[in-house]
Amino acid sequence: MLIGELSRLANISTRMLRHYDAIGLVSPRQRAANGYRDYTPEDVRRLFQVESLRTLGLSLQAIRESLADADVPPTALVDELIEATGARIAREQALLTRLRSVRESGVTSWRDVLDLVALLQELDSPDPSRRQRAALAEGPAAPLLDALLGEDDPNVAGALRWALSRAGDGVLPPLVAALDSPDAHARHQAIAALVRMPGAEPALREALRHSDPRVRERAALALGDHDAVPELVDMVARGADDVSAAEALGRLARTDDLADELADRLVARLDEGTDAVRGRLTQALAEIPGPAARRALTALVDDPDPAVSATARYLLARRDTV
Amino acid sequence: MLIGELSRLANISTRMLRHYDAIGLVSPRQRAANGYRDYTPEDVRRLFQVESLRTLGLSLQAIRESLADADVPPTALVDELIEATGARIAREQALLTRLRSVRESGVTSWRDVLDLVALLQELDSPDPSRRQRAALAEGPAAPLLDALLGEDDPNVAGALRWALSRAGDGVLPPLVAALDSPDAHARHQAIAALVRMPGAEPALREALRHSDPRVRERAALALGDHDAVPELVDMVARGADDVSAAEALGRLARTDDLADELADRLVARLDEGTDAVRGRLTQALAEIPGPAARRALTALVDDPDPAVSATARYLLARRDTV
DNA sequence: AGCACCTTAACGTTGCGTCACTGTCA
DNA sequence: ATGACAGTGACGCAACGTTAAGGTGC
Repeated sequence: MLIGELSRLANISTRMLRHYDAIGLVSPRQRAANGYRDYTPEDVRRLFQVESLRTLGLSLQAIRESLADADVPPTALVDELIEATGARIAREQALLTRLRSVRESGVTSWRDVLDLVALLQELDSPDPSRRQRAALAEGPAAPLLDALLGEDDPNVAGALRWALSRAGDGVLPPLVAALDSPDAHARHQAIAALVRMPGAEPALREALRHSDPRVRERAALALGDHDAVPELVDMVARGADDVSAAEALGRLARTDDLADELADRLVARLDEGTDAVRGRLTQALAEIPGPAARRALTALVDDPDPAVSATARYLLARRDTV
Repeated sequence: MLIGELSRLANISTRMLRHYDAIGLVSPRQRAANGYRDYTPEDVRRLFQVESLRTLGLSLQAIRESLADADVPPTALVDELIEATGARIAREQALLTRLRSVRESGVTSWRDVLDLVALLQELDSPDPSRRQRAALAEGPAAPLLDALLGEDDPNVAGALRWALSRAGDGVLPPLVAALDSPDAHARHQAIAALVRMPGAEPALREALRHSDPRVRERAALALGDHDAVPELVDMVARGADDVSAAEALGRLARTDDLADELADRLVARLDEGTDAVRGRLTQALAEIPGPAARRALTALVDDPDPAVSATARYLLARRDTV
């Protein structure tokens, strides 16, 4: 088979086929009398093997070595390629968020681009105090959000939240979108910022049904209204920020006149599990005024767990003195 | 400032500084008497501008042009860069999943790698019939899953699901993980495969609380048991596969003796919304035996919407004849 | 005299595209 | 003779690293 035919067959330029020959990667076994390269079926198979390995991102040199001695195992090289590819992707992702920041900032001159990039660099600085300063400088909101999602330092994150909260409600949609980030840390930073944003109430109500419990918890604590009740009760049972959840339920019971409903909901979880769960529910019942909670506490005095029983007794006594 | 000092200051190799000079990107304004490059503060600023733009992925040539005439707006170039970067990321992602397939298949020789890559190429083929054939050939499960998540052709997807379902329960964890994919199509392929997998019941029960309604729906229909009831009722109300959901509720009512509870749940949604919602709930009530559903249908005969009323009348009449 | 610094110039890298110039065959 | 092939050889690309051979200044 001549080089042109093979080129069309394999969709490789003749230039590359000659190159493969030159570097000894795929050399036709024979030459015709006129000096033309004559590829045998064997050579064609070899070429397709080479192309297969190229789809894995191997260099031509690595392919030659791999096909040369079959006893070098592919695992090490594959692991290396995976790592390198992952690193490249990470770099490209960072680049992409930068570029998007620039586009969304809507700058029109290269001067502005330079200023913005300088800001972005400060926000990416390894020095927290520089990041903090950059957060508090004025600028477009998009990079602030990106920076927040990856921020580890609590002080800097606080500054970024503050800056975002005064950036207007244009940041609400991307902030809500960040709740579904695959990165847990980003989700938690997003909800922490969202609870401080004006106008976020509908989004928080949505977030009550989020699959990430930490997101639900922050939303429930921030809302603190009737919609949040199921999650707040669940938090008490789970022991996730249960003290705050119990306080929120207590406030709700007093302000919205929901004491008996809330007490019933807490009581409904009592038969659920361990002593620890009943202990937390008992503490939460203490925050609820009204007869239903009192009855529940009275019943808990007979709880099999001595700690629960003692707590209930103490809380009842305190109730009577107040 | 001499070149070495600037190199340390800006963390750029002297080689690159000379290169910038050679291509006219950053040329020191002066030379010292001995011919040494002497960078002025102005030159240093220029250098930092260049480095800023490099962080956006601009080529040296593009930087030179951008800094040369300030009247070419950055938007077009930035958009171009965004697109190119996105394309590169997509390519790298595809490469990465390929590499991971190879690693997870645990092949030990380049021969096996070649066979596997050939299979992967078939699974990526633009020709559906080739993909179908590749799906039915035997091979490791991981690439089948990756192929399924991106598959558009329903026949090929069916073949892939069949192949996956006989691949053992090692595919369950990645399949469950795919339910949280940011790509909606991937999530739906994942749940469609999951409902056919042996041993997937716990995962399906989890999926009932998924944020994607289509995932919840498939899981609820596949489970068809008491846990699925809230979602099934919701599906009837929403009009999402409501006929199947109603049938599932009907089966459940007959087999698990839940007729009156299910009827009550459907009735509870009646005051919710539009005529269409009440119409679907009416149809669903027809699937439920027992007195509660009958009472509800009787009441619906007086529904303000004539279509709902007529349907209820018809269904009641049919009930009496059977 | 030694050492740190500077200069220009050139070659190698990777995976090709694109010339130029020449030869072969139906 | 024409036109479609084939051959070799070489340059260019982008962003550098490296090396060689030599000059400058303390």
